[in-house]
Amino acid sequence: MASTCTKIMYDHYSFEEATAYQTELAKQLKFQQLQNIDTIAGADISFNKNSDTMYAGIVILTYPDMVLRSFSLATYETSFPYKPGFLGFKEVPALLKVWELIKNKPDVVVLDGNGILHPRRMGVASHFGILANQATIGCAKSLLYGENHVPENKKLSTTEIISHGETLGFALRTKIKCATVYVSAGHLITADQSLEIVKNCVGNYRIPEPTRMAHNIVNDFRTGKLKAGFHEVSAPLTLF
DNA sequence: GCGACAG
DNA sequence: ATCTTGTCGC
Repeated sequence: MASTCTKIMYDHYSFEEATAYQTELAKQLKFQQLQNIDTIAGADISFNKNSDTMYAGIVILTYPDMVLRSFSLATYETSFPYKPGFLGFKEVPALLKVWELIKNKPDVVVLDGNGILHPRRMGVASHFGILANQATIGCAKSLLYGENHVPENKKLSTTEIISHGETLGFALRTKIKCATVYVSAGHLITADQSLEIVKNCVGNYRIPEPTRMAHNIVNDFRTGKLKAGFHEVSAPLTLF
């Protein structure tokens, strides 16, 4: 059958309702070892200033080779505002729409934002993971929550991000002399495995390949260089 | 009350 | 996130 997913509408949720919803979703989180990872995806959103049109994209790469194999693009309308702690309400609906276009789902998805490294353990990666019933990892570019610790200035060095004595994620130095990224489990994966996987996705840039490529394609999509739909990448394209 | 605050 | 030129460092 086609989509069985009722189009979720968060636009009219108050932050109070959104908070209660996150707390409920968090009860469904599950952390387990993920086996046989052959494909990994990167998901991201782009939009024009003062516009409700979201440009969503998901790229699928081979793992751990990081070869782009396919990507899907779709737009989605939402008026939900950005507010720290509630990113999922703005981005997840759009991401679920592009997700449905993918024929062969990837083994794990890396999202641009946090997983359980969040005040209610419900960052955008965990939120998407629960609704899509998909293994996810959060990889944020700045810290939202937790005690920050700075890893030494060596590639792939890490520190734990702790909150009330509990390790919720890691700061990861993906590139020397560059700001760290923050990795945390989203859903259906463990914290340690999330870190290991993201480390394996680091190329010559600060942002790990999955989300870096996703960011590039959604921007090309927004600026009209790419069209909506599911795209297979035939030739070992080296673009991006 | 004050400061912090993913994208 | 987006808007933007030059500029400092490796």
